[in-house]
Amino acid sequence: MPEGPSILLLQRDLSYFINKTILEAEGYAELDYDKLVNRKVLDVKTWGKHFFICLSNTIIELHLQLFGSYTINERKPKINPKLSLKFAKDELNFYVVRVKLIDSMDEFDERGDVMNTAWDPELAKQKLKTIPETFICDALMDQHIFSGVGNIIKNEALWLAKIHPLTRVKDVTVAKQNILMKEIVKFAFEFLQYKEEGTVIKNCGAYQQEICRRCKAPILKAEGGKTKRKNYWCEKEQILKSTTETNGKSKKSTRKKG
DNA sequence: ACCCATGTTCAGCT
DNA sequence: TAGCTGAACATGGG
Repeated sequence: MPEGPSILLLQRDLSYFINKTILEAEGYAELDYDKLVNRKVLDVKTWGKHFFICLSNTIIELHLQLFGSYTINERKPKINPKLSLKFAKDELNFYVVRVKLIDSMDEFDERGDVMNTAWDPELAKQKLKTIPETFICDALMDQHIFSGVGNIIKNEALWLAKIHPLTRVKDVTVAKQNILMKEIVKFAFEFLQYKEEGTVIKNCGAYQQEICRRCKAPILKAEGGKTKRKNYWCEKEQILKSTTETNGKSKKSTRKKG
């Protein structure tokens, strides 16, 4: 479910509840449910993969993690909702989410959200300057820099910009960075459309692909970087180059065979 | 039936 | 002490 685009769809679905009043709140989340009852939904917002239901006295912050889902006016047959909100005519259920009540959204800088109109690529580039040794694949997954980017957008943006995932940030030229910034946002919004059509993977050029959509060369796949998420890259078009060959960490890596 | 996956936090170790 | 690793959460699709 949950990269930034999916959360925008969630927002769209839940905007239906704006101005409706919560009459009952329950679930197995450890929350002060009393704070939610008889409160009107003032707004629903997103920040990257985070989702917020704003009430007059508190804000419900939700994160779908990997398996999170929600239903409107229906129940999943096998699992209990972590949070269930009942309105006069409607019911909203969240499953396997992380949820907490917060007082303010101040810590969520909308300039860092790649799908927000306030998204500021220059700010992201400044942040990149502070982490020259980091692999670009890790930097893209850093929610403080590219809030909303997940493993699919990461891989596709790198493929679109023709950057090897294990390139150090310092080795990504400014020109390449600019291309990357554009591709991230462009693909994120395309993702939104594909998500609605259920064709995300089909429309990927590298992620979970066998061959490169552009040049038909093999797509390579490996866990990479600090985050150990899977990288997919084109053997021909995304060549690893570095300006320096420092870094003596030639740890032969723990390879698992199964 | 098994493996894998659009994510993140945290305990425990070096 | 900072950094890394694996576990934990717990569902669903191929």
